Amino acid sequence: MVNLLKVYQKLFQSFGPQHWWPGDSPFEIAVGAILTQNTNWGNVEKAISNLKKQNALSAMAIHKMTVRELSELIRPSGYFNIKAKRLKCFIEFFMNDYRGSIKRMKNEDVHSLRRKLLGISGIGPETADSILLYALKKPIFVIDAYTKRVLSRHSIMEHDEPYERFQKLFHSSLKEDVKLFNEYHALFVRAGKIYCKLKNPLCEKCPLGT
DNA sequence: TGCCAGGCCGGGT
DNA sequence: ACCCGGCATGGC
Repeated sequence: MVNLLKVYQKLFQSFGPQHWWPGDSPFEIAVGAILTQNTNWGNVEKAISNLKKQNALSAMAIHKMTVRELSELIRPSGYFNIKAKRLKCFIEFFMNDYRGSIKRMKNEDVHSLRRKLLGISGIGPETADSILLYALKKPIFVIDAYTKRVLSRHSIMEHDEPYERFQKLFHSSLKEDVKLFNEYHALFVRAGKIYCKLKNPLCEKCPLGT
């Protein structure tokens, strides 16, 4: 059985702090979490920049926009039609249940909130957990394609195991720590990008070794 | 130039 | 409960 804390320490020694999530406010982070689904972050930045230019990076502004208007602004992020709908669904929930207040949403019980987020069309486990960890500072570990890639390449877990099993791996062996979960996931992304380029991670460039 | 990027939904088995 | 096609832009 691998020691996941030691894996973290190796990654941190190799790459240092990653300063995640790039975003100025909890609301911006939540929007970014939806826009970045299966999409390069650079494209998401262009979309967010468009929203800012139109002074539209707020729950109320997006609430008042039509799906068509919103989709044009977020076009660079790809899948813009479907993401516009997803964003509107999230905003509607955010307005209805918390009157557009991050503080009120943050005040809700974490697991109850997670279930509610998963009930929104367009928000799956990774997006929900990204919002909980990075926007709301809740100790929830985020699993993504990079995390699965790194762990499976090292035979720590099979790639096709379900999301919840990957997540449980971390929750059951690490102390619930927002800072740790934040940095750890960001480091997986950093490492995972290198693995992709190399195809074979089992070389001296891999911080985790063979 | 084709491949890939910080997923998720809905319909079909 | 799983499987799969669809969704789309921009960078290399």
